[in-house]
Amino acid sequence: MVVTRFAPSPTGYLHIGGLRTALFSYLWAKKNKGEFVLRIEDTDKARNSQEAAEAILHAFEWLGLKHDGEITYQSQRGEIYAKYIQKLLDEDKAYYCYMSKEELEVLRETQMANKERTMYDGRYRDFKGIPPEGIEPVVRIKAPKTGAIVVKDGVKGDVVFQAEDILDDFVIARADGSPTYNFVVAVDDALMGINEVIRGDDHLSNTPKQIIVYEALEFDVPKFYHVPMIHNAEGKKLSKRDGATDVMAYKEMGYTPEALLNFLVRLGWSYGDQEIFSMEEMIELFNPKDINKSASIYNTQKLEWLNAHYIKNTPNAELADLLTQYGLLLTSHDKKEILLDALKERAKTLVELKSLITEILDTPESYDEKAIKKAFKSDSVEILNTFGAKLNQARELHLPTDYHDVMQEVVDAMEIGFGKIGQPLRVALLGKMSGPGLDSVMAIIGKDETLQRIANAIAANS
RNA sequence: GGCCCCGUCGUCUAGCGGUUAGGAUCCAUGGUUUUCAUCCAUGUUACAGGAGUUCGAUUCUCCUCGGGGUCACCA
Repeated sequence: MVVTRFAPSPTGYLHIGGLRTALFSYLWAKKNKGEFVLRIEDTDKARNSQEAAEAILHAFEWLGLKHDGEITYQSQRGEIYAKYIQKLLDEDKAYYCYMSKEELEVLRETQMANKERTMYDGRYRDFKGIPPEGIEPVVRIKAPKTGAIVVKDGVKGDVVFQAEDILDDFVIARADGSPTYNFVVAVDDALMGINEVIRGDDHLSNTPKQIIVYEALEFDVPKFYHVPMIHNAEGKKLSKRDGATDVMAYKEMGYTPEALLNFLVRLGWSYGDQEIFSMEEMIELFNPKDINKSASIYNTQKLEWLNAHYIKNTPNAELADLLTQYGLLLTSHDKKEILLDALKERAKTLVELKSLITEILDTPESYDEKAIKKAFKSDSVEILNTFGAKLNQARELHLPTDYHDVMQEVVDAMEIGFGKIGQPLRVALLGKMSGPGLDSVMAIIGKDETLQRIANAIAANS
């Protein structure tokens, strides 16, 4: 069974880079009828917060990504790590190092002065003497000094590292006994049964160290997929400074989960020429072997297009429901079908859809000057008055076609073009030159409001 | 700086030795629409550079250049 995981450290909100690797992991697990588990890497007490962990969970909830099983919190697994550190100590695969931070600093500086690689020199590797007093030791793992460590990566291919280039006896437990990152990921991934690790390629350089831990503990090394970074417009790694990278900010901006997920799945991954993917299709079609090797720059134009696409194709009842999350109560509006049909093809975001709706529902308080100049001609008042009179005579006015028929009558009776009535009427109803079909607008606001807006416009502009 | 990864239209990408280098987005133009948007059609734009290998390289190899990542008692 394929078991994948998402393992954020709760130092802030969930950003889109993290979300994409989470999505990839989720899809791959679901495709294989496996499990997608969550682990919160909260061992750094100084930087982590409960709120951040909750924010991440909240984002997952909005997007509909469900994890399997219980959430693992590293902060609660101290005993497990201690046990495995002790095991390595007992087996002489790790040792106490009594070097002080000051000594380490001196070592580093001399190495830098000599233009050497900065690394621990292994001075306590085979230490058998009496430990210096007043020093709380760290635990270091005995890493190989030579030889190649090969990361068999499903995206990048085999990546070969030479031990002498990159390794030293790195710390696996700090002076206070707490374990370090490269040790705990390996232990947790192994113990949690994770056999396919999909993560950002910023972790690629760490992987040899984790492989050393896996091997020392005689755990099976999982399959790795290191997915390229998502870069910002400047081509740099996404950081908190890059504005709206918080996943929940996309909700506030009026993006739908479907659009965001569809956008992210196509960043670094593709399936031929297909652009639109439902969740079912993503699960069916996703395979990490098809992930790109190169980083992608994140650009929201396509997201907007996708979001517009999804809004257009969402049933009205569902849209009305979504809109309530943006403070627009439409569920009881008797013309909401006409309203949404007329407007959902014009909005790129739900926020935009909301404002398009209120623009129609609210009586205009002012009129665009250019529109008045262009649309309100000398005969406009007469035409509008004629139209108003016809409307008054009409009995049943419900659908857009009912209003259209009345407009048609006026056009025929006065022997004018459609634009002669359409333009001034549009300004009267909406205060500007653009907008949805007038018959729909009138059907939505009703006869009385239509007459009122015509009267307002005539009073204000004649 | 050491090590590692990457390099096709502005952006997201297809390509897996022989293609008029395809699609999407963006942009422009035309059509539809009383308007705007949608929609439809058309168009502009790319293989970083240089050596090889080969009958033939976007595709394979090497070098250069460019970009990114990583080098902690952070994760």
